[in-house]
Amino acid sequence: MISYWLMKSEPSSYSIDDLKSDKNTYWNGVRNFQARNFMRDTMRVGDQVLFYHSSAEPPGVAGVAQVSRAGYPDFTAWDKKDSHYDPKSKQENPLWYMVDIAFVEKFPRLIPLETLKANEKLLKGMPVLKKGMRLSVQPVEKKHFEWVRRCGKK
DNA sequence: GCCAACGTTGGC
DNA sequence: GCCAACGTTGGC
Repeated sequence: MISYWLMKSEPSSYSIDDLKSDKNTYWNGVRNFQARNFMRDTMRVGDQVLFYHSSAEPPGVAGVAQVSRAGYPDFTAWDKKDSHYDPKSKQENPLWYMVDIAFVEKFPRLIPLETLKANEKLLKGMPVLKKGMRLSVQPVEKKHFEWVRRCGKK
């Protein structure tokens, strides 16, 4: 059973184009328990991901990725020199987890957040539309994922 | 275990 | 760059 997700990234640090050229990447640096739990416990290889550009002009969904490795410890939390270093995470008892994601497609045109909002009725309950929603890894309903993907192909 | 203070996120 | 919303921290 495939699940669907939305993952946020600031394109100034990592964009859909970066993923396209890398083909695959590890999603390190998530330091939020809810997002960690999704990555550690729920995400499976093959799950489909909406790649969302946040703090961008405009913000919106830039393309699709898929999970290529299920949750495993975020080793950047152990690296003192890494900006995501967290002394509370131990090798023998990791605090933070990540997944790997692989590039699937970049939409011909980014779907702005504004467009998602304009279709609020169709996308009812989609987390990214909720005011104050800051979660960087969010579950998305299949029908919402498919609507966004169809919209992106147009 | 409450909650004020603080830091971060992210749209605008 | 502002600031609302929210998660986390730490004093009590």
